[in-house]
Amino acid sequence: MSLKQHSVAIVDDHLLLSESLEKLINSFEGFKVVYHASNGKELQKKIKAANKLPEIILLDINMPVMDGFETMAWLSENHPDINVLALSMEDDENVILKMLKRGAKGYLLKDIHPDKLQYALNEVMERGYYHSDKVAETLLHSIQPDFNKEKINFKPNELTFLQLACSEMTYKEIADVMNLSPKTIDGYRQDLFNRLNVKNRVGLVIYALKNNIISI
Amino acid sequence: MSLKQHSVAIVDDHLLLSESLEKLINSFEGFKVVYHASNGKELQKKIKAANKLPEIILLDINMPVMDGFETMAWLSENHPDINVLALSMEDDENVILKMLKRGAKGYLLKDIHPDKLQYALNEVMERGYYHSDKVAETLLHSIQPDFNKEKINFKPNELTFLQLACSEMTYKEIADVMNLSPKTIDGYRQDLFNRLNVKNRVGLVIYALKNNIISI
DNA sequence: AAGAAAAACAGGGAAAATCCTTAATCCCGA
DNA sequence: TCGGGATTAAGGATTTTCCCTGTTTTTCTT
Repeated sequence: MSLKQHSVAIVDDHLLLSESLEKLINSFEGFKVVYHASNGKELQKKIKAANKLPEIILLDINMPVMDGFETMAWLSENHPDINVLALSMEDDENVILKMLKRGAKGYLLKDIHPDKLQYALNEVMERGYYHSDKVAETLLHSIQPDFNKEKINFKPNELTFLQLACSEMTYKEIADVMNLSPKTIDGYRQDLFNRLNVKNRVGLVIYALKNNIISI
Repeated sequence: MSLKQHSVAIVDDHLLLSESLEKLINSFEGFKVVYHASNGKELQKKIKAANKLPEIILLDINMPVMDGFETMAWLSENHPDINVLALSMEDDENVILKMLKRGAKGYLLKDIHPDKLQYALNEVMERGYYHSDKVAETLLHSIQPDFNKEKINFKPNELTFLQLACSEMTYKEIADVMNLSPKTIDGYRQDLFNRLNVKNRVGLVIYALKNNIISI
């Protein structure tokens, strides 16, 4: 019987890892490495030269010339259907998020057990993504505000104003809604600009978002 | 031998479920239901009355008086150390995200297998969170832009302008940075207001965030 | 190279936002 | 009841934003 072979490309500048990964993956049932590249630029060339796209790309992050972030962004823009698994030495949450935001379907640490790699490859083909525990945790952190950090204490009216200022209402409209004089609203505004150290309303919006006072 | 018993509170307005959940949880090794509430308000009262906080709360979402979202927000604000597992009939991604953003440590569907519940309780005590596959997927979706959806096509300059407009710069400053006349910038601005159907700069920022043109 | 289309620029004016200073008004505790 | 802090608000000046319309310049097409 002949199983469908999923094509895999490896993008990594470490030849040793790259070669051994190929052997390993070829030993997995259902997967076949079709080509390598040592950085993003080279991958672009190979993709353009080949007439078939790989189904999966294992993408290293730290590479010369064109690194994993750039490469990931390019792939999302031009070949969003390829399932990319990011491959890295470090488990830095920001790095993980950066890759996922650019469209990576999963994130693998280079020191994982071979079985985990096989599992990840299968998962990404079946479900479209692979989540290690570390990735799951990172994602949760990324959306959960830090409830223990002390927040600036807003007076109720001030808070209401801040929230309304993050809409497309004019200050006059806000004053109407809050049943206050436009001049009072102007007072809140000045106060907040000073306290939050922002220059204009855009600054307010950004602040409110960063501090989970509003969410979109 | 006496294992440490983790205290669990159940907040649900369906008596039948609530009661049977208690029996189930008490049958798990290491967990003990300490009290019930049929909505958030009642929970608040019980928490204030009791001298000990539960370690875990199973929190229903659809409840009268004070629903799960409000309750979750209150808990995060006042008792951030309690591990809350949200409990719901529906697996709507927005609902899941809403609860997680408010600080829930996990999300359970009401029709899960009892073993899963036990697993979730253990996970939340050991790791601080519990991730079902659905939750993991939801989280990934929440940070990954949809690369397949067609985006409004921005001209390079227009895109640059949009990004800069999301900072605290004035239009004049943006014009300087982009080496264009303020009047040209004003043209971009008008154009975008019309095309994106927004009323002011706050609208631009919100749009840019929603469409992953900028991220904070 | 002429015409069409796109991009850059401009004038003028109304509305809104921004900035600064000062002042009633209310509420609470000594 | 007095004083002080917080809240609300005023006047007034300046800048920025917003909107409509039209012109020049550049770029592309054929």
